[in-house]
Amino acid sequence: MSSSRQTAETTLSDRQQVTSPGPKKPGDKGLDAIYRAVSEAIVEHRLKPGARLREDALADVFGVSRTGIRKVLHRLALEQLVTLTPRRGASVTRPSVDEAKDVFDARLLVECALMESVAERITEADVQDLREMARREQEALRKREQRAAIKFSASFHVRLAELSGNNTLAGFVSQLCSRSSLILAVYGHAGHLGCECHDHESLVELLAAGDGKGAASFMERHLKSIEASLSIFEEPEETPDLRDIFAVNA
Amino acid sequence: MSSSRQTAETTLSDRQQVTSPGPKKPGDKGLDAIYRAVSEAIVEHRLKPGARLREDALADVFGVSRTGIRKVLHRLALEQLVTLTPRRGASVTRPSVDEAKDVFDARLLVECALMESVAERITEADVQDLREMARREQEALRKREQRAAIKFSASFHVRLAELSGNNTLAGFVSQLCSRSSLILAVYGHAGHLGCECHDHESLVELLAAGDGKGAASFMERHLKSIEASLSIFEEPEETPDLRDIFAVNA
DNA sequence: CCGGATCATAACGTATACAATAGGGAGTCG
DNA sequence: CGACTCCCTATTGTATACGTTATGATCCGG
Repeated sequence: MSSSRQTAETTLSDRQQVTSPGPKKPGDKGLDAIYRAVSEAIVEHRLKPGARLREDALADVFGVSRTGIRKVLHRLALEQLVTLTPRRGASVTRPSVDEAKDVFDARLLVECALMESVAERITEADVQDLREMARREQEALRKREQRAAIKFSASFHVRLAELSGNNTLAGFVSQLCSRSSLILAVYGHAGHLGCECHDHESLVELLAAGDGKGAASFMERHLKSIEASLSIFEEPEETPDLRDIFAVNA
Repeated sequence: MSSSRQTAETTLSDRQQVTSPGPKKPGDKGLDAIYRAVSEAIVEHRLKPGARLREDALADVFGVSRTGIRKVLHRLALEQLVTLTPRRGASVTRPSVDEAKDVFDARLLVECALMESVAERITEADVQDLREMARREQEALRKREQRAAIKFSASFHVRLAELSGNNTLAGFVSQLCSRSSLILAVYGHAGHLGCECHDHESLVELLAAGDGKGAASFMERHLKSIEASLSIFEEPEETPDLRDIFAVNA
């Protein structure tokens, strides 16, 4: 019973520091910090899909009671990052093939359509900011720091969506990017990250030039190439769970 | 001070029956029923924007403790249906002008794009189902039962999105429709409901004929006409809150 | 008579305690 | 020797209790 659980525990206890472990309880701000910590850990693949998230363990790690942990867990469940099984507890969501397809279709639809608005509204400061984010992502990739690279990549896409001015759609994109990270964790190749080439840098230049249509088509190719790089074999009726169980840390 | 609050209390206690008040607690299924009840009440405008949702009152009404109510309230807050002020409690969200614009832009983008998929995948049974929903909406409108009409209208749009086969985007549309109901409650005219004409029925026939592009453009006109019917005066820097406070039940 | 400060109350935020349930292990029977 | 059953434990679901804080009223001073 220790093998599968150990994975989650080890990954979790690997970084058991909370932002403010002080005795003060200013409000529910601390809960939001815990939410960000867990969410980031999931996006960075430090918590892999299928990892169990026991309330007691999380409460102990973050120094709060189960009450706050439950709130965070339910919020993550609403965003489809964790799956809540009625009496079994929470675990990091393992996206199905259909879910993966839905998420990428949604990203294709929303993110491409947003490019035109972004191209119209983008400022020079935004361009500088995006260039910096793309640069840091490339630097992380060069250093083989895949965790940081994944986080920067997701942040880039979210930042881009925020520049559209539509906060509602930006929120959707944020969720979709987080779920995409889960999908990459399950169906992506080990050494092959999603955005390897200099796609993001090229995208920034297109937007800086005000070429909204060009950015949209580029984003379409970009997302499709990521989706195409996934190892999605249509085998829903076989025994996919067993394959994962026998190769837990693959 | 009592005028604005009284509205919420009265509307709430107007219907204090829960789906299953039995002594049995099978799981968190009861919580989901409470969530649906509150969500439906908000969508049907029985809980108007700005109405305060006190935890104790809700707990008393539904016969559960504050714990479950808190979960429901936080879930509704995640969907932007209620607003949680740190130490002030929960209240039905009063969408701002910018939020309204974002929501309708998002609907325009997503729902129109979904029409093509729907036209390809729709079956005869789906057509019959949609026709029935549109018919019931028209019947409710004819009887001047605006609450039921609003609910049926939102259900129609959600059902349509579900037929696209993309559950992720369908979930987004569901959220957007709920928020649209809030927007209509704030910025819509009293007697003028959103989908008055036989737009939905026409839409069904276009989809039944497999005309995805036609349905998309029709949906575009449909949503734009709803948005155009709103009384959105661009006065963000004025004192919009005061105007609403002085005309609570307008 | 008006403005400000203090205090009381009411509501939320958090923690703790109790109860229910599902899963696993050991024991036993066929 | 294998499979089934029963019990035990671990973990979540729910409720209650306590602390904190913001709001509103009252009282005092100017």
